[in-house]
Amino acid sequence: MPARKILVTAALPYANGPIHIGHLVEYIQTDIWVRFQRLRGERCIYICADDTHGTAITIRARKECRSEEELIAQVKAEHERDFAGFRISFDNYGSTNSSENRELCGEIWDAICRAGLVKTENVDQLYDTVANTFLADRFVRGTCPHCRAANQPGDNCSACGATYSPTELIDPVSTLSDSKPEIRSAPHLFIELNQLRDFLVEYTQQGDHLQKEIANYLRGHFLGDADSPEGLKELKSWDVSRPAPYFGFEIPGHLGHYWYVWFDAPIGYIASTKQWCDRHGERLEDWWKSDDVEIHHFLGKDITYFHTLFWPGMLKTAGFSLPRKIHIHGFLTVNGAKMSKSTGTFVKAETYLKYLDPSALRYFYASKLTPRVDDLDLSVDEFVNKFNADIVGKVVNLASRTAKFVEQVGLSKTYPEDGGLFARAAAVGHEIADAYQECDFARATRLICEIADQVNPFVDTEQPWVLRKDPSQAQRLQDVCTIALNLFRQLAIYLAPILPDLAERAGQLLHDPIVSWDQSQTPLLGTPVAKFEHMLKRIEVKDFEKMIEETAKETAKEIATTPAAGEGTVAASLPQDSDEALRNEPLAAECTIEDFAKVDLRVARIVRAEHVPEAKKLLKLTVSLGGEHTRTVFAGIKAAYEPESLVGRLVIIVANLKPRAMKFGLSEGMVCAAGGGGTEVYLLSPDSGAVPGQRVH
RNA sequence: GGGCCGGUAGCUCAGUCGGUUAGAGCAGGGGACUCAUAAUCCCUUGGUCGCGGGUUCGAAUCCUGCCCGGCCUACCA
Repeated sequence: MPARKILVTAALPYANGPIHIGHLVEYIQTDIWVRFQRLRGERCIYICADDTHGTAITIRARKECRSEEELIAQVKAEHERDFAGFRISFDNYGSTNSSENRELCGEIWDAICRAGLVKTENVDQLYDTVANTFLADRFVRGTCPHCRAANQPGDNCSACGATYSPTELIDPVSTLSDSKPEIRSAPHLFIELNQLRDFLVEYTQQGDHLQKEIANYLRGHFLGDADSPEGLKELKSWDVSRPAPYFGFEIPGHLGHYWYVWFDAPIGYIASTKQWCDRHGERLEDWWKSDDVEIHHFLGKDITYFHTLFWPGMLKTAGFSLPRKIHIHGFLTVNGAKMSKSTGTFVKAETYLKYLDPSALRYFYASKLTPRVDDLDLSVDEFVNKFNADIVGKVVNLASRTAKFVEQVGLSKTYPEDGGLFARAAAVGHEIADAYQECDFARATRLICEIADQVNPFVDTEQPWVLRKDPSQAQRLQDVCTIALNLFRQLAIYLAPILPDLAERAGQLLHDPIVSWDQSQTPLLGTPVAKFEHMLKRIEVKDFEKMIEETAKETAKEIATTPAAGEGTVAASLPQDSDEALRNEPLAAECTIEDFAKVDLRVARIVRAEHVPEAKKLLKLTVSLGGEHTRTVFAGIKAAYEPESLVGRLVIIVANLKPRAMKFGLSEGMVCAAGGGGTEVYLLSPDSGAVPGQRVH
């Protein structure tokens, strides 16, 4: 059977910030799939690039007093370094700011124009006359036109939930220059997506180009359903141009107008392929306009919309091949919570590599990834434990405990009787391959571990360390080790897409490089065995903790200088905080600094905490303001805190609150906490360094 | 409010086109071994399969109602 031709892309990371462990879910997932295809003998190329255009890049470059080109060149170098550190095996890593991309954008644009999909409309937008730029929604703040809440973002109000256009804001202020922007009208170019409606319905709803939940989502939210009460929906036209100044490509024939970053970003997939083709003497048409090629996109759920509607529409119109499959994954959470800068879980790739082995993260992600769109949680204990137990303890241990017994003699010449061990594991290979093929890496790792779980007992039963002491058992010793090492090699092959480093070392140990999946089906015989050296080290919780600590420090420093998040094309950049809390409890009426000064907030230490037998919600706290100054405070936090966990910690109390006689005694203050009540109570604490008695200003 | 996914041992999950006493890994307990990276092996504790109702000879598995969690949406793209 001739090899399949497969072109794989991962979403383009935005050139506005470093790669972090959230990004890596995607690049690792994709890399595993790509390496699997290559191991199977398919022709598979892995294409990516930096996404470099848009306002956010300009703003950061200005802030750092350098050109956009200089900024994106530096970020690209960093991205490539980080990806290499995690063994991401791109065949080409390009940039959307390339001549190839400009040319392809032009080609696709022409086709879209010829198809009669483009129209022009005037759009009112806020313009910052100081910074000399139009303002994207997130660079404007002002008063909500509906509820009059102050300091709201440009597109929707966090207090009342209303949505509006930035031009409706009362007293808008540019966050770039703090000046008052003016409304300017400019023509924008729109693509009438609705003309492609029939095609998009067919593409997204027929066949298996999309995961089922994604197809449902598109039907429910954009395409509509003839059978549903709401009926069919009309697709909105897409605003694809931005007036100058804008960092991007100027649209031919429209002086002063640029393609919106999301127009040229996916075309970057093709442009990056073009670079690869030029380097390898291939024709781009053979990869992007050929029915022989399977195109697979991997991306995060946040950019579903662009890749499943606009992008197929663009490709279709311009006569390019459509993606065979769009694989969409969820986000990363750490210890059950969204990644956060303040708690140090927003770990950069670079920081991770200082403390931990990339193999561990590759394996952990693999063990959690399924074909579904679910989020993936990285819990420290599970992460450390899984890698150590499965990979170091079970798989690598097989080589570690047998290789040295055959260092002198090598592997047996014929494969010994092993009770069917090798043959059974070879048969499972088909199932493992299916799992990889379907992106069910969790299933693949489970199957692999099941094999490993059978081999260590075999070694224990055969006791090579006993055989070694009896010269007459030399042949049996060599046979036992030959079996164990062959099973080890088989596992290393099955794991090779996930753990390329391990596969490489396994190849070196047995003097037979791992290059093909088929090698797992035949035992290796008669080769010398190299001196065994550690292939992977166990990882330690304390290293993980150090990494978190460093991340927390880094981000504390950065916060002052970090520009706002960009129009990124990657998953999981900043945590997307819901505005639910604000909606549940809208902001209070404005107060003056004098009003605030009436409230005396103090740092206090809880010195005693006890249950009040008859109280349903209250705990009785004794807090110290330093010296002999203690207070008794009844706090409604019983459902959320155990008294023992409170003793010793610092809290913030309202120290001048009029004492209140309660059923159980006098309460001489109030402990500050956030949350909606019940079990949702979060006590406030000062940063370390604060001492009891200090006032909060 | 709507949509999607999920709720199975302390934890992470498998099992679900209905069929014998519900499984694995990790963690816990006991023992063994000493070749191995405090690794490995054996034995073992542990579950009313979210809750209620229905279909059936038989339901973790099908239907239905409810509860809980996550994500996405809320007339934006």
